[in-house]
Amino acid sequence: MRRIAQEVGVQAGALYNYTPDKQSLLFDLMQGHMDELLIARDREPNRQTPQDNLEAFSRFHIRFHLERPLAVFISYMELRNLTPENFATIEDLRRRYEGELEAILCDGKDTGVFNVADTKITTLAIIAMLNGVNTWYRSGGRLSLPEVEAIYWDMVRKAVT
Amino acid sequence: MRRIAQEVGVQAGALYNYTPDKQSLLFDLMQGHMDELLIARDREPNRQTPQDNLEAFSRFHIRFHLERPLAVFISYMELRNLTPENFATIEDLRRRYEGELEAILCDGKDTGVFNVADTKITTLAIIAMLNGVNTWYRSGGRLSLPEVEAIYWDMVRKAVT
DNA sequence: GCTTGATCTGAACAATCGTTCAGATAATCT
DNA sequence: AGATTATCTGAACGATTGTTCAGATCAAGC
Repeated sequence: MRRIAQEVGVQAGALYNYTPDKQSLLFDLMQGHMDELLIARDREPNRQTPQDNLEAFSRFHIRFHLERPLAVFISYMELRNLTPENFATIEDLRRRYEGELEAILCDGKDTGVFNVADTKITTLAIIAMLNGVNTWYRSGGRLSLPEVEAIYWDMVRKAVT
Repeated sequence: MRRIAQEVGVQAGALYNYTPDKQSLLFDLMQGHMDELLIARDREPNRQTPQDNLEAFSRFHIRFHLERPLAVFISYMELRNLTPENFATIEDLRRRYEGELEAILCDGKDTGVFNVADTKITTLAIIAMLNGVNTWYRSGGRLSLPEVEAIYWDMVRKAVT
């Protein structure tokens, strides 16, 4: 709390005009992040084919997460410091997001354009793979954002075909 | 330290007969984990084709990491609590492991059996995907270890073909 | 039986933590 | 101008942290 206060240019006590306690502050940050994610995802238009939807999802996921590396970092590293109730709430939001991807996979599987053994596991595998970008990508590095998107989409596409 | 001592059944001070300080204890745990990983990987025999090597790597990675979920958890979550020098040492070991996978991908790319746009990124993508297993797998769950291995290997195989 | 060495206890230390609160300060409204 | 409200300071609190250390305990070697 003192470090946050210093960053803001204020004494630690002043923070308690804005948050009842540290746990709420962390939870609000994480819930806000997940809300933004789901809202931004909702704004993505629905495409014609499962392939197009999967491509849109992959590119959206990479772009969204690369735009807010700090929020992503906190949301994954501080999960264990949430109270059980708060943890359950965040997990619920996360599962809702994963459901969006799984719906696309199910759609493609039913239509026969995707070949996935298990939609639940493929969902988690794809998201884990896409999340990996945040660990190494640096803007101004060897690859541009569109190039990264293209490479990952290519791997995702082949993995489900 | 007091919590570790309690788990061991000893007072906190007694731990300092075995480690100079907390940082060394964490570092030794993580270095031990990475050493085990590299040694176990070294014991894996070299196969005939890049495909076989990639399959062996994928299955080995899943099996090794699922066997020690706690060590894996610590090694990924506590990275930020290492001193810069210790962090650099662990990162070096991690890169050495990633190099093993990249060598397989390069081999397959040169031979023309793999189709990967960027071996470095494909390496990180595959490892990120495989690491994901640790977040959801529970022994005695819906899928057995061989089934999980098969599903992930199938996705890896297709992603590089 | 006595010594040596390793191990552990229990208390203490300084630092840091989240949080509270009385009072100062400044902005807003009447 | 005076009152009200929101905001911040600075100090303090109790709890917890990593670490140290004098002394107790105990097994091994002579």
